[in-house]
Amino acid sequence: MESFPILFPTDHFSSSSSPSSLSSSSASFVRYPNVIAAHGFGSGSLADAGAGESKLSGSVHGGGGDQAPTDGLTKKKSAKEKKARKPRFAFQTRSQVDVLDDGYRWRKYGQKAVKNSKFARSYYRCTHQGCNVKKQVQRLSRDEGMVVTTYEGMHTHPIQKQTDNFEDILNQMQIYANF
DNA sequence: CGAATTTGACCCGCGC
DNA sequence: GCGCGGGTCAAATTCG
Repeated sequence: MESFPILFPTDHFSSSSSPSSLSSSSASFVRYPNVIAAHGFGSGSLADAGAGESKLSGSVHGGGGDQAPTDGLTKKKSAKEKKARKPRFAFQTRSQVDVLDDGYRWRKYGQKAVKNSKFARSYYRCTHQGCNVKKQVQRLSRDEGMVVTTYEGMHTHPIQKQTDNFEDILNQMQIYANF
């Protein structure tokens, strides 16, 4: 049922203006008023500007997993060994599709319903080995067309897919999240 | 056939 | 101390 034949090119950010010059533009994020980026972690204060409804606050405790210690695989290290400063990015974009294709391959590993929203939040994970980047998408109950994508972690490998100019945006994102 | 996706169950941290 | 919420994983299923 989630089969959406829509292949969003890059009109997500451009709410208006930027008719075609958007392609291959090295503009920064600040250029998009509809997109808000929040970096940081621990506080968990997500920028809910605009909607101010979703309660995304709380701890980022990822201890939930590790229920199958079948092997001594390298697990439970982040948030335990050291205060792994995991950069968290929250993007609020206006699009009809939840999954914004940034060029990476994501595998959905969970879906939970939000209390303040009749929709559910989707959890994605980078399929790349060694790349434990997580991404979660949450739709605002108020605005169905509003989607909040939260990125956790950074990719350590080149993009597999070639996205029009999204690559540039991703590049900018990494720079912004640089710690 | 392989990979990706789905749903349910389980666990952890915090609140009361 | 118990309950709630949130988050993750695992197995089964489906799609390509």
